[in-house]
Amino acid sequence: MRKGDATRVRILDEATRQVAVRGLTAASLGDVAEAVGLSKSGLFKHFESKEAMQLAVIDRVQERFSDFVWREAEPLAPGRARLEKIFDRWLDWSESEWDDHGCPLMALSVELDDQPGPLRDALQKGMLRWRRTLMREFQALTDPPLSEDQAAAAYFQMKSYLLGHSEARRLMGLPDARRSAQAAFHALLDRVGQAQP
Amino acid sequence: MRKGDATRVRILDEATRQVAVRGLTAASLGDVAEAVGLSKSGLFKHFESKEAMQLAVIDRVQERFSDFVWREAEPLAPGRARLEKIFDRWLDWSESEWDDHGCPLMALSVELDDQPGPLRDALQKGMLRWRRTLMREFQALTDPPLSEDQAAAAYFQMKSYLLGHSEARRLMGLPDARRSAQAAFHALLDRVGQAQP
DNA sequence: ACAGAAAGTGACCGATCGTGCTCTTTCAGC
DNA sequence: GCTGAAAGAGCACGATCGGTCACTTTCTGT
Repeated sequence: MRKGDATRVRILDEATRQVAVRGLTAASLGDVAEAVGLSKSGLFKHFESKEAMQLAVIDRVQERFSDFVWREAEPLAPGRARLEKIFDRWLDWSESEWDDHGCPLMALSVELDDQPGPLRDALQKGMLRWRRTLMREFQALTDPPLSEDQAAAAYFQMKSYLLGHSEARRLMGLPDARRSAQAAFHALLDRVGQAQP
Repeated sequence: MRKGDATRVRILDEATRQVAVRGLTAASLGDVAEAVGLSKSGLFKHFESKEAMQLAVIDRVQERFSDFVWREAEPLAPGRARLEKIFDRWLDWSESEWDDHGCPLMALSVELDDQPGPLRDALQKGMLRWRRTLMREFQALTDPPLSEDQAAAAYFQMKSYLLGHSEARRLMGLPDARRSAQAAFHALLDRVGQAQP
């Protein structure tokens, strides 16, 4: 039962990479199986259907995201330095963690935002959870803490800059996308910090 | 030769709507043909291949975007009011112009950003052109005009808020996404205006 | 070491895809 | 109104997809 788990993870990570490139639907079971050195039918011993695999991919990539971004920033004390660390790690994740194929979560977001169902629900749930975490992080930035609305507004801008970074770098091919995003985010932190001194 | 052109446009607009929902690759010729009341082979009298149709879709949707957003703001004098109009129309376009299926250009951006070729090039070209236009718009906001870098930074944030708006509204289901985007954009205009009084 | 479960293979099915073919209908220019 | 081209229909093709089944190989717990 242990070898199966290792194979399962290999499948999921390879599937995630293909999802980042071609999309969740276009990533075919045959291609994923071949890439991990498996037959297509061998794949079905780990997932009873394609949708089951897609669901597992969504869970797995969110878990990896959390490991990559949050676990790195967690030891820092709440505050500006921790938020900067999170933002930087998020940029790293988006730029280089998936063989320069971009953040799979953003690809999933756009692909699933129009298709109700368990896949969309799973992704939305994780994203809302992550949003709550970051809102609390923003609230810990000032004394007295930011209101719910202020924290939501700060998160909205932070997430926007990350989406903008991805678009500017990947589609538009702008070389200073990362700098633009960092500059915008630092200015946001300044604004938030000044609002309640 | 005139009836053919009308059919061609009907095909493209229907194809665009399906692209916004399912994606460029997943939008099948058969479904598009059926929705327009055509046979699949009848479609091939207008486009020699699927890729040719996809290319035409990309051109057409950018043309429609320009009509919807720019033509409406053009009569206004360059300045803050015009930029606000552009932003509002862009939000309208993203929210309701495609039967609540979101902005097709954003779907295209994420789907094509990892697939080099003529489709990506066509999209990128239009997007870069639109970026130049908006950068000039920002520069006309102050006296003396903003530098190239400042205008690029302002455009980056504007585009980011629009991406953020789409994500917040469509995937996350946040009801006040539009308000968040507008608030962030107005604050951006304030900042730009204050920088050089 | 052995038995049973887990992991993996290969052949195959039905559906759907893009596309080419032949044929018919419809339209536009003289 | 006639004629040729444009517009469209119907069919069939090869490829690819997700999925099933019977079978073999490999591993794991006792």
